[in-house]
Amino acid sequence: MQEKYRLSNKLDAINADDEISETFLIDTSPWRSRFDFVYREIRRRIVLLDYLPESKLDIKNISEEFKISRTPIRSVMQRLEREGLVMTKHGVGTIVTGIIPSQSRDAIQLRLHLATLIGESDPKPIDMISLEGLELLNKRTQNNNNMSQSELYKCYEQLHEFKCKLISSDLLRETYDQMYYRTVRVWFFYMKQLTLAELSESIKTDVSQTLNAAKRDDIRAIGFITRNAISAMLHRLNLLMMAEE
Amino acid sequence: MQEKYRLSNKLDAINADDEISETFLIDTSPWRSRFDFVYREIRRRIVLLDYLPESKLDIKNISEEFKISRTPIRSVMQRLEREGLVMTKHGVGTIVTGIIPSQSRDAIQLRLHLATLIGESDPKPIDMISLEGLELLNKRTQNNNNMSQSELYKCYEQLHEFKCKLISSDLLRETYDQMYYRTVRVWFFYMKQLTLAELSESIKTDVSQTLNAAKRDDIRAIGFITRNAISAMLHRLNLLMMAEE
DNA sequence: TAAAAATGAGTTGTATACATCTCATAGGGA
DNA sequence: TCCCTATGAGATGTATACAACTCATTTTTA
Repeated sequence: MQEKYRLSNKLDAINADDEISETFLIDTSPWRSRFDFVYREIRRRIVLLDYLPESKLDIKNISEEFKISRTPIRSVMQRLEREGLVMTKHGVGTIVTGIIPSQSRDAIQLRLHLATLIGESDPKPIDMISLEGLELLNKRTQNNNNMSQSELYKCYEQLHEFKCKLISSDLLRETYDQMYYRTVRVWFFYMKQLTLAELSESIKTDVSQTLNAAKRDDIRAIGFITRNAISAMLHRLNLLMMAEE
Repeated sequence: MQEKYRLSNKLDAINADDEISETFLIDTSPWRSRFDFVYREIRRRIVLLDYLPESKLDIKNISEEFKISRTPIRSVMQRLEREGLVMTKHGVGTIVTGIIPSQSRDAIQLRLHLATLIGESDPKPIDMISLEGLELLNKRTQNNNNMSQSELYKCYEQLHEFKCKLISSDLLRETYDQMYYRTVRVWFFYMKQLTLAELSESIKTDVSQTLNAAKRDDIRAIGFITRNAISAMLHRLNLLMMAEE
């Protein structure tokens, strides 16, 4: 019982100061919450390159860390495998997928296309709370000239989640969301080769443009802003990837 | 041991006369094959409404049928849940998702958008074998004026798989494929209210137009043909769904 | 009599032992 | 010395018992 409570508390603590984590939850049973917590945490580590591409995951170690058995961890891994973030081979191990230029391009391009659909077909109205959040985000990015990688990640994720809220179709939102996590990982992977300033500049522009469009309630514009930002990112990555190939 | 062999044989038999089943397989380990076989079979039953929407699945029964334990069946169910075909509730059961007009529309619309991307970005060339297969399919649909539901399903699936082969991006292909199975289920659900002749007419047109475009190697055209076919389908379903709401 | 509580059947989620597979390494034979 | 084989560590996949949960039915109590 001891372990359960510890996990529970950890989970509550996370949910409390991170309101967004509830966004996609439909079933609020403890099982689902626990799954979701572990899933998000491992995904975060993969995306932020705490778990490096091509590296092997120590499942036993992870089970012990979360104080649960291998079974629920397996569920998480199977989902991550479907989403292209890990690969499992019988008798060998669970490995973080490598970053392959052609696949990365495909993911970015699909995300690009999906972004243009953000404002289509009955977008949700922008509520005041979200808008205030976006304004805060804008101030945060404008003032902060030397953002660390994890700060950048948080800002970018917050912006992403704001945009997700505008999508009325659950299906489109989920698909778009998946593409986000696939591509943002690639972004971070090549980030070291780009200047941090350059990246933080592009996110600043994205945030401020989005805020302006949001203020005039032009959600279609947000789709195109996003599309253009992704396109610019793709262009820069193409240069880097071509140099590597 | 006896059970294992029986399953293996069944699996081999299926793979042998259904060449398409290998299309998306990357890992060819027996584990993966078995998973894939069970997954496809259950998906087929859901899509063909052998398992009715809102009905409860008897997991115990299914495990016994496939002669494997609940564990691998659970894996399959978790994937089907991610794909929106089933829902599981702790302590209650595993239920085939109901067909909800708004969600169905979303899925069809997303599939519609993805279809236009079929011919984009470096489509695969059409090989002779596939083209011959398409010609056979064309003859089959043209001559057969009274297709049964399962025949229609097979034809439509074959057409879909032909189109999938043209998509070079694995990611786009998989995403598009998922939308196919989501939407084709809806199609079959409302099919009883449409005349069978009307449906078989629309698939005939789709096949013959696709064949023509394929012959002149115009893959972009195939994307638009598909888009238009889906659009027509959406329109008809909209009428039916509106009448129901 | 009615409402509340308890009980039990049935289902999903978890823990764990075991089966199966891969790969590296050590040992033996030519 | 080289190559082939066998063996064992270590990983994933599976079977199964058990925990946790839901809901309907029954029992108890006011």
